[in-house]
Amino acid sequence: MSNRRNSAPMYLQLARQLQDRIDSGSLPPSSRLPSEPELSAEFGVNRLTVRQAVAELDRAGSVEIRRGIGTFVRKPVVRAVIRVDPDSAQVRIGSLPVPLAIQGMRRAEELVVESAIAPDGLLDQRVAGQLEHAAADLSRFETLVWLEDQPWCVNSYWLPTGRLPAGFGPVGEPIDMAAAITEAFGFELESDWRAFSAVAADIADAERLDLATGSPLLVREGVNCTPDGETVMYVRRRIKGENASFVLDYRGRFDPARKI
Amino acid sequence: MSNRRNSAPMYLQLARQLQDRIDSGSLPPSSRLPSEPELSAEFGVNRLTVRQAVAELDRAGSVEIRRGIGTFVRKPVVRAVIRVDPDSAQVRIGSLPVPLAIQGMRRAEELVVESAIAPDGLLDQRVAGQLEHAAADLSRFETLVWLEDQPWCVNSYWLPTGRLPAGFGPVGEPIDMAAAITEAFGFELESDWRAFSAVAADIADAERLDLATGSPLLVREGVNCTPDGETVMYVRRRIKGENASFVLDYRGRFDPARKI
DNA sequence: CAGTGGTCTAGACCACTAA
DNA sequence: TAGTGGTCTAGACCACTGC
Repeated sequence: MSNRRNSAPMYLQLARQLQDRIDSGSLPPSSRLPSEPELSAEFGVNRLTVRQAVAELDRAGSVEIRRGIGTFVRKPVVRAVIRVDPDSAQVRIGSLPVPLAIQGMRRAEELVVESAIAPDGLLDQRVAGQLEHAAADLSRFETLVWLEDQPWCVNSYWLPTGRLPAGFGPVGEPIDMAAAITEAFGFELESDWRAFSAVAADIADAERLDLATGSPLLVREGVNCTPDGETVMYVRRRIKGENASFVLDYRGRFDPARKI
Repeated sequence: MSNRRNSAPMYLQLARQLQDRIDSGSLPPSSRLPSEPELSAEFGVNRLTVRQAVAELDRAGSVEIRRGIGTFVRKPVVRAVIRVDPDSAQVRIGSLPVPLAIQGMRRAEELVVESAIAPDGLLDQRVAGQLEHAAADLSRFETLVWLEDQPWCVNSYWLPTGRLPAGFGPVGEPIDMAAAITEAFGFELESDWRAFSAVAADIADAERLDLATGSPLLVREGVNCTPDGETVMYVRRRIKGENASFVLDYRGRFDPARKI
């Protein structure tokens, strides 16, 4: 270990050294890293410095820390692939048995965890602008989608309260949001636009998804409209980042089995 | 501050309390948080515990830490919006003056930072499978795109060495990759498929993009092919997560000015 | 220069897991 | 129970910033 003084901090040097061992295969997937006291002795640094290094690898997704057991090299992630028809964007992630069944996923469930009839947050105000409604006329529903007994994504839906039946989206109960919305309107909503971005999990989302604060989330947000073109719904999904890919398949040749 | 014993750790309680102050406007955007020693005194905890709390807010993107100055509440992020034509996916981010100029961005530059004629990494092997080439026949180019004097995204391109002119993509020099590739092939490549996902920045990417390890990156990867349908290029872009959105605009009504 | 955040140490106690 | 990682303290020195 280089001796400080005008060089990178020790915890970073240590992190890079461990990452090298992983990349070179000297620490293969699923293998256990030396324990913190062992690394501390091996490199002659304090245990807290070791922890800082390991935390880097953890945040980079290189290792998985299991309390009381040890720290292990992560196996390559298997992603669920969600196809999007480039023309109509007809795909549902909330209530998604179809596209996910293809990937061998089962037992999807969407659960309403929160609802607000007249939401008044900062985000609510901006959504109201998008939908050309007063925020007071909107309802917001927060749902949590479980897949294979793991929390999978958090969704926020904004809809005009007046167009929903009383008691829509009871908190604490499972729901098929896509079906419930179609039923409420009497027809299927269409895509106006969709946007993809990546954000860091805030403290609240991290807790719901059982992730560390700051973990990467894939955000898919967008507006839906009626066949007449009236914009009536804003959706914002936050999906565990490394667990999902959205695929635009222009030639019908994308092969998930060969996916990287 | 709750007294430990069967409750959330103190640093998390502190983090949530500070986040509440931010959400409620009691700590408005651009305002400075109390210094670490001040918070340490106010809450009666060690400075390291304060640091752990502030690190949570940092990872969540709520605050920005400026060394030697203080910690400040972040202003809402302004994202560059990149439109994607749902039919052809004709958009270029590497050499992108057009779509980004719309958003008031200027001075984009793509710089080759690394190239390998016969790459032999794990990722290279898997790309080779996608392109139906032996890895030994491929070249990989790593580029860094600068926007407004900030590193913006890291790109990896895999191309068959045999179809490139000698000296293609000299390291350390700026390049217009899209134009250079079109010139090398003699025609424009088409999109086979595109996938969007979010990952945590690894140590290397984080360094190039001047980010913390684990920061969310938006990944856009995909295969390009010749007009005949021969798959010839694999591209993997990693873009600073919160600085970009990809938009699929199905009705031509997306208004970036009203973007959330 | 004083004040800020960044790194590091030594030592302590805790909660969790496996045997 | 022994070993793992998680939290916390007290104190030190450093690098960076603005005045």
